[in-house]
Amino acid sequence: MALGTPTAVVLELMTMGQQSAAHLGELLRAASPPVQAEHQALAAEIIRCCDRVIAAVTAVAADKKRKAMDPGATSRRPGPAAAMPSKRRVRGAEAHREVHAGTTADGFAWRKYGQKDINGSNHPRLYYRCSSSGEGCAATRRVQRSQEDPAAFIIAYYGEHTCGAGLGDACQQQRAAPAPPTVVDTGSIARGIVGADDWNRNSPLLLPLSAEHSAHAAPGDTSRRWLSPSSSSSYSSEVEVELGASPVEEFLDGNFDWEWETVVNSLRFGDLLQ
DNA sequence: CTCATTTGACCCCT
DNA sequence: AGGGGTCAAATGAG
Repeated sequence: MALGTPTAVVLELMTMGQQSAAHLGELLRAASPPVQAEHQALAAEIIRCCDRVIAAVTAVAADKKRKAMDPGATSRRPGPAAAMPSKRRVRGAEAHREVHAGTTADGFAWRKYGQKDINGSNHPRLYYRCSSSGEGCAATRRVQRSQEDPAAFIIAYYGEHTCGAGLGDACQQQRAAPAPPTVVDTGSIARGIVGADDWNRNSPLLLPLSAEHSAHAAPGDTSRRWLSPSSSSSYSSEVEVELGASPVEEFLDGNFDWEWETVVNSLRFGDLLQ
């Protein structure tokens, strides 16, 4: 998402707010003498509020975009595609949710099933389905690097996670897994933006925390531990480090002196997205 | 050997 | 006809 637009600024700031609240929660948790649980709940409440704002802003932005691109089309043409019991999504079907983020990690386990070069886009579009799709989970997502802000990803979610209903399934296990460092990276925060293989490999388990970290990630390392895609030809050598200092980044760098990992550890992106 | 990823081909829609 | 979305065989890593 292009920085500078009011929506983008709001999203950035709200994300920062989340991070601040998360850090606060960490501090409260580690406080000695221990603070009341009520205080920690307050920090959690702040995070939830930020989350709701982000969700609302994102939804509004996505809706505006849709209407701009497809005026008058309030409902998708039911047509043959709807009648067809195919897995194929109705062309241009509306995303259940569209997220602009600096990371694709969302706490779920995804399996890549396709990649496509898109006209007018410098970056390929990646297609994922829930790794529990075999168990009937219909959730899929489409990931593409933002044109305006290559450090950011536009993630469109389709379908609901039906696998999350029961304990023991892959989705649930992924989300319940001990929280590894998870970055809620809005992209403009220069914490190291990695090639698609890296960010996907690190989803949902681990995200690189620094430019050095990501830069040192072996491009060819397609460990299958990662449930999301490994290196693709177009990305395997692509290790980008976001250098452009956004106002938000400057704000972060200039005003916050917290331990990044602390914040990161306290944030569970998957939970935030619920 | 198993399983996730890659990637070209195919299908369907506009 | 062209483009986007999905399939599935091939490939490669553990």
